[in-house]
Amino acid sequence: MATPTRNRILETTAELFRKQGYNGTGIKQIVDQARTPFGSLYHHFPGGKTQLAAEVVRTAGAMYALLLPAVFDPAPDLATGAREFFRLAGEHLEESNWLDACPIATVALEVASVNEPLREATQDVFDLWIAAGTQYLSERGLAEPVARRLTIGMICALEGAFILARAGRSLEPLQIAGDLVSAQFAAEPARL
Amino acid sequence: MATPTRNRILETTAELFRKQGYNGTGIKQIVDQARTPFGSLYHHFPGGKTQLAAEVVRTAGAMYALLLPAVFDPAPDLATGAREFFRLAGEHLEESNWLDACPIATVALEVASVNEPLREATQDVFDLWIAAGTQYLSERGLAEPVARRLTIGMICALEGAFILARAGRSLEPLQIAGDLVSAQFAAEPARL
DNA sequence: GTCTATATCTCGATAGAC
DNA sequence: GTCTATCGAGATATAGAC
Repeated sequence: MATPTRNRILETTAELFRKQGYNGTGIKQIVDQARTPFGSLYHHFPGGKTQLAAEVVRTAGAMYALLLPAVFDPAPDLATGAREFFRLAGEHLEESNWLDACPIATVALEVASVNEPLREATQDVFDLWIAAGTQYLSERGLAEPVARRLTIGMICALEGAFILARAGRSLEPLQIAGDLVSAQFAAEPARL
Repeated sequence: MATPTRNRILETTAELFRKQGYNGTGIKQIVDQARTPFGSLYHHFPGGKTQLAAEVVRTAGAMYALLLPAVFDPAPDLATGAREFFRLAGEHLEESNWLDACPIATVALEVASVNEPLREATQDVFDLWIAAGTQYLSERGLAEPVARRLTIGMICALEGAFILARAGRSLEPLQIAGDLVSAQFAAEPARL
């Protein structure tokens, strides 16, 4: 069930995960920032921190899957859409004081080798993004294997650029990665 | 000073950071795995966990900076070197049971917005890698601005591919990212 | 320099009143 | 469903014997 309290816990946790990851975020900090009594968290998430984290990863992942079509739709061609995607990501990152990058990357690296249920949640999100991107680019005229390659390449370049940008407080990695991906799109002939 | 005990602590901590990051690694776990008494850690690192982490980040970063020339030197051309770089990274990652990817990426994301001294340490490492890669590629015949662009693009693609590969237990992201970067190298004409 | 014991704090989680 | 009090275990860090 989606009560207001439950949603507030999910949103607050997602925000804290983007900023400081899974291990860096305590249950106490979550309930404090969500202005929620302690017991409510365990009422809504009986599985504790692991269940809460898995739900946060999946819901945040589903939200962010909508960004690709939202940015690419108005673009005249895919190369322009790709460049715009990285530009907007950088703009948002800088405005958030180098805080708001990928909702699941930090968690994904933290848990990949030590928490199997959470690792699967992050894998499912990446698979969702790849499937959604592949379908979208296919519908815009790319052959399906090419669409898949470009989607994965774009996600890799974006995730890596986020790391360097946050560490160095600089937009340069996002600009360069955006150019690199955009060039790949420009080099692929549309099927239509 | 570089005593054996001190080095063992540094190496063990680096290993644990690659596997589970900064917040996921406890002091107790470090001294247990390094077979070192508890007090020795605070004798060699009076600044505690933060000082130890900063030293681990910088020394591991300096070690990994040597990998690029080691892989690119035997390659007949830069595009081949880039492809080989990603191939070897993937081979090592899979052999380590999806554990051994980037020595500082997890830490970099964890601390970027919450621990300024450590954030600066990760920034310094990325800057070192960029400077070393730019110089190497310049010496192999690329114009310096091009060398810098390609170095940053390669690091971004590699870091992002590591995230997807570890989360999905798959080499596909590394293969695709390697192809993408290699194509960029092939597209740049050497200056010599 | 090495090692043990321990202080202090915060963690995730539970119990139970309301 | 909401909220408080508290548990036991773990964390980082310190004190001091050797």
